[in-house]
Amino acid sequence: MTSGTLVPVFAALGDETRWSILAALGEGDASASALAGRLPVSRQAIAKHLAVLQGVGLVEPVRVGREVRYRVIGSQLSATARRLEDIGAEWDRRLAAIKEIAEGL
Amino acid sequence: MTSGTLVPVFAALGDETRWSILAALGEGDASASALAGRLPVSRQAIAKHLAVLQGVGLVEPVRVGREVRYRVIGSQLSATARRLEDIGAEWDRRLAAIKEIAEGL
DNA sequence: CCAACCTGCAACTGTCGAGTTGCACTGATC
DNA sequence: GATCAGTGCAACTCGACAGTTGCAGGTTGG
Repeated sequence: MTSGTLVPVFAALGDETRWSILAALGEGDASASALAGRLPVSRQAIAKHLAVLQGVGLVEPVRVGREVRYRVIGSQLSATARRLEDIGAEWDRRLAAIKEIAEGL
Repeated sequence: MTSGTLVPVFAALGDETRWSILAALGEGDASASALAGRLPVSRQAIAKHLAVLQGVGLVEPVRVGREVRYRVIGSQLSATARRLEDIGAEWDRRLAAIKEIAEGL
């Protein structure tokens, strides 16, 4: 899903800090404040990144008492990978066809 | 290849205009000037985008007489997709493990 | 040789996004 | 109920990047 919006996902993944956040979340759900303790950026910066990640469906908020923990959605990553693979395959196919035409077949 | 630099590839793919360029190149190799005729941006803007795409190995320059045509490298796209898929799978695996721990197994 | 075309470099503008600080609000704890 | 930790909102700075225009350098064709 999030089908019409592939590019924003890549834009979200095109930032080192967000990968750091994803990596940190990979070791277990965590709140923005908790992440701020581990990463060299402020809590608000992380909150913004989490909003972006949530916007493209890579992350999901979970309320636990008064804090909001975030969880990585691995399936979204896999889905994006699959779609990218499809595009790559389509490209190879089309380029092969063009090459044949160019060679006069 | 281009192994240590996954993030810049995503950053490059996080731009609509660059996808337009890639799509246009998908119909056959073309020069920056030729692309400028098809897309609603100036030739220099396209030249910069092509430089970015070349920098991350998604595109390859080919000199034809006095012009420089660019060609899409589909394999780079596929390779990126595969690495993303690996990461997604790794994530799913780790998250499953964490879930088991959290459930007291 | 001259003209036309394509490329490349440089300077400039404008916008978007990353990051910061400060403050107000809410919920849990004693 | 007062306090404290956590979140959320808003304004601000700053740097990177998309896009533009202008001009210089090369290469091909007449």
